[in-house]
Amino acid sequence: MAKAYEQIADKLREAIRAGQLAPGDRLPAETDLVKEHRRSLPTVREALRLLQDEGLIEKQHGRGNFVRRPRTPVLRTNLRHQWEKDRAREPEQQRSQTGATEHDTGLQVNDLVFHAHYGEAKADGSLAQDFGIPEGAALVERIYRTRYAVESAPFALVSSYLVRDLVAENPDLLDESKEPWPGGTQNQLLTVGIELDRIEERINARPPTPEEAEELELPPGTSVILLRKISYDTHNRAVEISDVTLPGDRTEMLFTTPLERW
Amino acid sequence: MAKAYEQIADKLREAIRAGQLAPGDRLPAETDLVKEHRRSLPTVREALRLLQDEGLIEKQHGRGNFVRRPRTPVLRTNLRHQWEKDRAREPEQQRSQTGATEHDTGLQVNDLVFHAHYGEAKADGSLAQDFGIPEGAALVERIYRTRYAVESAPFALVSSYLVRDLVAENPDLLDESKEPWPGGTQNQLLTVGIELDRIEERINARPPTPEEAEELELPPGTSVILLRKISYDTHNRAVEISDVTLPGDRTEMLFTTPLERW
DNA sequence: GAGTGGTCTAGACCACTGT
DNA sequence: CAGTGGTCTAGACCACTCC
Repeated sequence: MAKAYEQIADKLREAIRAGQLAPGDRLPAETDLVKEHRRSLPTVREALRLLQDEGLIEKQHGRGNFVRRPRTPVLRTNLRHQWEKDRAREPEQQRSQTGATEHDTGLQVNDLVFHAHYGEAKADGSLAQDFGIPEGAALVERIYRTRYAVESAPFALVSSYLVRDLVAENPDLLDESKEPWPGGTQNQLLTVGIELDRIEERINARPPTPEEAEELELPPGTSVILLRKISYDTHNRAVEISDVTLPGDRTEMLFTTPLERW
Repeated sequence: MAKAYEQIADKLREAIRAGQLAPGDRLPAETDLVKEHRRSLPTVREALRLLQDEGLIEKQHGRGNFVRRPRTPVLRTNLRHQWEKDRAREPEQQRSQTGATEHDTGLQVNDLVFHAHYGEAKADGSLAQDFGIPEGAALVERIYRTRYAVESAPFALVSSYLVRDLVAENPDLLDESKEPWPGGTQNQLLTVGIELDRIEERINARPPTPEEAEELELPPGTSVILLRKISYDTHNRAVEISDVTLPGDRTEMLFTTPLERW
């Protein structure tokens, strides 16, 4: 004997999967579902919550419950790293034309709004481990937000860390008024004589915290992808670490691994 | 004026973050929270649901609500692909010792239980596009489950597809009784003269469907990572596609991108 | 103002866990 | 059996959207 709210949810879910309720369609009003199933309102709402947690529907206060439309994804490729490295040595004129986000989204520089904030931080346990430095060592912390000009929510929340001692000889790297830096992080590192050898990226997924949901404008029923990017230089030192929080409902990541030939 | 259930959730969330409630601890009984906050039971339960959706707590019927313990992650590296390629040409004796999952988890072959099911499928729109073949073309579909011997839930749900015409000349590849195949997919492809050139992996994240939650034994408040792996051969043909569903709460993926030197 | 979803109550009864 | 969470009811009132 299945529970009442599951029966209601099953019926609606089936209608959505079968296409009887198409993306964007409004579901019957909650009070109508109450009549139709001869159940109480909280029971109907419990069923709708199930569907919301699965990302199938979206509630709009005062308007109704709607079948959710998939958002168009932003593709993030690991080819971007080589592309960024190649670009780092080009003349500034060239570098300022476009950045990695434009590379991913296919948008123009003018479509994007960029915001940066610089600060100081001390290495916590996990940063210290990944940098291979003692806990509490001084870091430069840079916080980035990039968004479409026409949308209010950013694509991603980015915290980037550099070891302060490594970059201290170029004071521009400690100055947020220099952002957006033409040529990106790899060009910044080049100014203090650092060449990158490889990039490691670690990926996790989980539901958003309330703060993340707020800032990325994530509806319930979505996930965030957590990406820690570690850049190693040619001496095998970790020289930069970025923690990136990406909305799972619009981000697609693509990694290409070349294999040696026989 | 914050909502009642948010106030209750905030207070508990704060206690968890501050460590006053440690992982594994039991929260006060729901009826006690009702008395403490002078609210009704559904309101208290609403607050607890918020925390559950954030993955912070776990409900155990008849026992209580508990602060969730993080599960130990399984690390999945893209180095596994080169490792598998190298292994594909080794003698069978060698190949049967260990597989890619053991490589990722650090476990022994005997710790793992392996299940495979073979069938036929027709290429849907997305598979046809990624294979570069017409929709409806015949594929071999292989469904895999791998789990720890001591746990009931598999690590991952895997559906692997091969173009039937490409592998028809080795009938063993159409026979599930030959699983687990020592040396894995790359060795299978070698038997029909295919060498891989590169692997592409596309990653998404979203909440689990009820079916996925059931099979992976995912509690509410977790995400799944969706991985589509496309193997290209040396003639730039897509020769194998795997769709992998991974539990977000225990899976960590690591990709290393080497960069060309200046 | 009519229609919709959002919050909340007070209480009943069921199902599971442990002693 | 006592203690706990799970399901459900019948109804009230609030807040938002759209006409």
